[in-house]
Amino acid sequence: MKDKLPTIKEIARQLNVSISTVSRALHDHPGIGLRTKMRVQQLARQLEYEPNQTAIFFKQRKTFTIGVVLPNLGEEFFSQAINGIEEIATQNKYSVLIGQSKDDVARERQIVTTMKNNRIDGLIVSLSKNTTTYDHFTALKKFNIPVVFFDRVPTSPDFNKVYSNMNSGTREAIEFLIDKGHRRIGVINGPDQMRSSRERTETYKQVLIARRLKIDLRLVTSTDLTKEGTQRAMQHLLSQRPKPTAILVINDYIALDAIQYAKQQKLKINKDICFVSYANLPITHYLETPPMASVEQFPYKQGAKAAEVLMQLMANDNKKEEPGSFLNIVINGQLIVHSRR
Amino acid sequence: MKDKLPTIKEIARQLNVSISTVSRALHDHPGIGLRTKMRVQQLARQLEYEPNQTAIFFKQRKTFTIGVVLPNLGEEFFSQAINGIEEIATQNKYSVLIGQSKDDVARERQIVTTMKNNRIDGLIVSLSKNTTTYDHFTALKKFNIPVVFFDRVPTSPDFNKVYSNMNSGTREAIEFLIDKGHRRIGVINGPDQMRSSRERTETYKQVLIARRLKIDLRLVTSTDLTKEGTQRAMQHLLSQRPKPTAILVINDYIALDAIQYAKQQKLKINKDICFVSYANLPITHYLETPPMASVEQFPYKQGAKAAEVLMQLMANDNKKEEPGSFLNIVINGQLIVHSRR
DNA sequence: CTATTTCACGCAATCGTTTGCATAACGCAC
DNA sequence: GTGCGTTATGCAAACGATTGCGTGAAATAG
Repeated sequence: MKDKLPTIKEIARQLNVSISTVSRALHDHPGIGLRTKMRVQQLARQLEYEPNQTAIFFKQRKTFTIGVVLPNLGEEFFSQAINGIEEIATQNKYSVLIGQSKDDVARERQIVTTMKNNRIDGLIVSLSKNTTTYDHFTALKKFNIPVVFFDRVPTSPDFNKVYSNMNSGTREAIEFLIDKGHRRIGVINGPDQMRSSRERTETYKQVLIARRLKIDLRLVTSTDLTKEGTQRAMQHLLSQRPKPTAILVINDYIALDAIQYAKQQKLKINKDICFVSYANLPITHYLETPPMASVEQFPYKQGAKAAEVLMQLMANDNKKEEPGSFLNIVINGQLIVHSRR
Repeated sequence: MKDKLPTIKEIARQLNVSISTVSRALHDHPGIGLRTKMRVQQLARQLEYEPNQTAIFFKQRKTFTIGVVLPNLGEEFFSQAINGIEEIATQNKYSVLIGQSKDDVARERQIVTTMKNNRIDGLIVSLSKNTTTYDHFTALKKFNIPVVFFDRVPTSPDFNKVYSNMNSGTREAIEFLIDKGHRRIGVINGPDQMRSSRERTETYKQVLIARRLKIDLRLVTSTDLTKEGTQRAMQHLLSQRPKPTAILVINDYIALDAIQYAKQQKLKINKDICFVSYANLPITHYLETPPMASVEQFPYKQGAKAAEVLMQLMANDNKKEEPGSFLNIVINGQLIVHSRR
């Protein structure tokens, strides 16, 4: 019922040997006699001795802990990602410290500082929506704390990144629709500042050009991600003549709003109008009228991959990494078709 | 470009004062002259000195870190819970270390041990499905590391717990159905060992007795939570005569499977048969045929509350807590009606 | 001018563990 | 009995910060 965990010192006292002997005995050091080794190990078991990691961390300047900073655990994408991160970290005997930025830059900075002071060995980050400066991360690099970004990554090339390339998925999606006979394909993007929105538009144009279809930019619109914004976007698209027969939507949630609106307008889903979106949420299996297909972004895999990369970087900490060599890992999105009709 | 963070010692060296003076100056200790204090603080800022928490933790035997062990971050319920936990922890300047047991007891024990060795100040746990012994947790109590369980809590009364009481929600749900005119109400429980299953059955009986309705225990069945198990459960219920007109289902996901099955049997949802379930997933808003109502369990709130309780317990660590006094906090589930038809 | 208080700072121990180096005890050969 | 190589163990420093106690110098009182 004592409130102190047993220490190496306590074992030493009880056996009347020195601290260093105990330490070595527990590490199976060759220079320790068999008898002593046995006695130490037995008493250690008996006292349920466990080394005090905080002391070891402190001494070794290594905590076997990685930090993860992401916007919001409440979002399926991020909780799946951290699921993957935790899995890999555990396999490598690392612990995981988490922080949510809640898309607030000040909070993000605060978390990073705290984690730095806690001497994490490495950091995985998905940026807050509003982060535009990266000095709080470059500060870490100076102290050999490697950083890997995933999903929401900085634009600058001077960082390690893992992210999904939606281009191939977008390409697949549009070609899928064209192959189904669609000629007027609408797009609902997210806010303009999102890189993914610009890329989507770009790929859209490329594919249409490659397939020698007419590009009508009135069919490319955006939503602020609110339900109302999505309704306005749909209203805009459906007022075009001729109407689009298919719409590519930024993600499944927004697609559901869009589908709801279309239904209210008495359109038959997958007949009058088709939807393809991104994320591939598990719930789509339960929907009567799911998007026809969606582009899976593999959040678990992205998280796991980011963690693997970080493990590598941490292992290489001794070798001076050549400056200017940053990993850039792209996970291709993949079109998952839900409904062939 | 040096790879060592500045230390108090470095500041002392540069200013030619002692380490203790620097420490005190940084803490605004009264015994330090104004001049010295200013010089120290200025140099500290200039070097971007930040205290090495691992050293402080080690010395103070306090890490300002709490551990969270739960089955699976991939599940919405748990990711929302940890969202709440992280929020409260951050407010109190605590960091959060997470571990997923993946419903594996051995893994759970391993995580708890690691966290203990990392000298967490407190622990929040939602038990793995198969945990039946609690010695890995009682071990923590001996060392004054308080533990709070949430949602999946031990049966023993000797622990602090936060969990949702589904009884009132269940009562509301059944009364809601009775008020709608239903007289034959089925139940699909989870596996028998789940406490919630037994409680649900109990409340079911109580309400029916109170309302003077006949109890037919053939209408109470269970699923192993697989889709097939749920189909068997539905098959069983629908083969009863007279058929139930409403079914209470253990959670929304299972309800969706059940609804799918009912549709396949050409039953009209909310007409031939109604469903009420638990969890209140956001997706139900998008379903054409959602459960008629579901009992919200407030995972964010449960997590936040568990964290608050833990903070209190950690603050009380000095005062000997009277043995045998354990907190038992119940968060009442609440019926959310989706469809009034 | 001396005695006493106050001020400003330094010394050293401490937390638990690791690890290079020193050293005692022993055996063995000569 | 002396010398030397093993073998088994201990000593002490180090990691970074905190803190009780001691002390020199300056300031004040007498």
